[in-house]
Amino acid sequence: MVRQETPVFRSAMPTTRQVRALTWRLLEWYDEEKRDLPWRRTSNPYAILVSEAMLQQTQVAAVIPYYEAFMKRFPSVESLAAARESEVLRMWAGLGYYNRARHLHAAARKIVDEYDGLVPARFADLLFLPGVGRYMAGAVASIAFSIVAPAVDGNVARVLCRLLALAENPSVARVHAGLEEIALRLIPSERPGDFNQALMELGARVCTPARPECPACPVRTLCKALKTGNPLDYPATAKRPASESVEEVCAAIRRDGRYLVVRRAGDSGRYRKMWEFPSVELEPGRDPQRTLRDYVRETCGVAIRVDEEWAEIKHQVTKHKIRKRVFLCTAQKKKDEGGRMKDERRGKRRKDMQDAVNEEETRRWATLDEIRRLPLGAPHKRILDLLSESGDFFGMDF
DNA sequence: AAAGCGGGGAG
DNA sequence: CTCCCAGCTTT
Repeated sequence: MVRQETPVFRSAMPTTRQVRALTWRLLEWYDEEKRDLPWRRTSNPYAILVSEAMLQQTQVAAVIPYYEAFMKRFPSVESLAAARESEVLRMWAGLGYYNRARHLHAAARKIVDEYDGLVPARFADLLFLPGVGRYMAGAVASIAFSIVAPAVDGNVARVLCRLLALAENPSVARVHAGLEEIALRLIPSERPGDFNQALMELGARVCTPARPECPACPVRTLCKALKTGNPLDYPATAKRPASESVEEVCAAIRRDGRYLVVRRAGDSGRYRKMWEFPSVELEPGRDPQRTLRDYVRETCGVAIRVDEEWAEIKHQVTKHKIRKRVFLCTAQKKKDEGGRMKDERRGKRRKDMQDAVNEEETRRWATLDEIRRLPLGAPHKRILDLLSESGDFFGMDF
């Protein structure tokens, strides 16, 4: 925690007396009001690491069921380290930002290899784990190991900027560093983890971005932003670049009651090593059906007939506005259809026995139930749900 | 429908 | 520093 002091907020630094009042009131409020969350019932550092990885960019309500299932499946660092990446992705599927899962998996392996299976207890060591930055290192150090370290996430940054009436943008590196310094000064040595969580809880439940409930705030009398009369002016926010429209076409290809799903490459880009219905970006002016047919033939070696445009999925991620048109397709039967059927049956028996993904596998004819158990990104999960809803109807064709 | 939020890593 | 990852809530 040794850092050069940045002069950014020196004038904003609260006095010792203010600090004491703040920590005391905040902790008292937290003891009274804190939510009963699964990861607050444990002191297991691994469980806290998992919860913090999931909570990045994701809200508590969405995390809870994933956390429970993940901890049941991987109850220890060793069990996570021993797992296949595809299994880890599968447990994460639907939570989004899948790099977090890959990093957490890599972190578990590093903890087993280099730290004897024990989550390192020092801020600097935590920082060396994949997927662990200053925020997560501070959160785990303070919550799991009672170390006085700042954990400045979006909630905490907003709370501090309002308390001290700092009209700065916390995403600017120097501003963020200044906020960490202030946070460090506020943390009481007795309960660092609870204090950090109290700041986050306040940001999540009272000092919210658009409609803060100032009258219910335990530290309102110390809040400089409230004194100005315009708490919403703090912190300053940056303008976001306009979002970009992306057109995609996607093929739901049926054959003998199964659908073709493909696994994306593992080297770069989004949704690495995850499964999807064959999908490709549609360049402006190109014919969707032809694009799809060519794409599937070239990448999967499967000849298809495009039957009908069937659904439209709208998916917004960060600055991309994706419109995905889903086409129902039929695989053209090959001449050796009989032999193929037999192969398919053999494949089915094998997969029913064990559901694991072969690391080499890049495509599969799978039933909807099988697909449900593969790691799928959010848009393809929605397509799967739509196909399942229509299952009875399409069943007529098989 | 649009805007807002937002950690960590790579380069 | 800037850009990328690939998703939810709030308004």
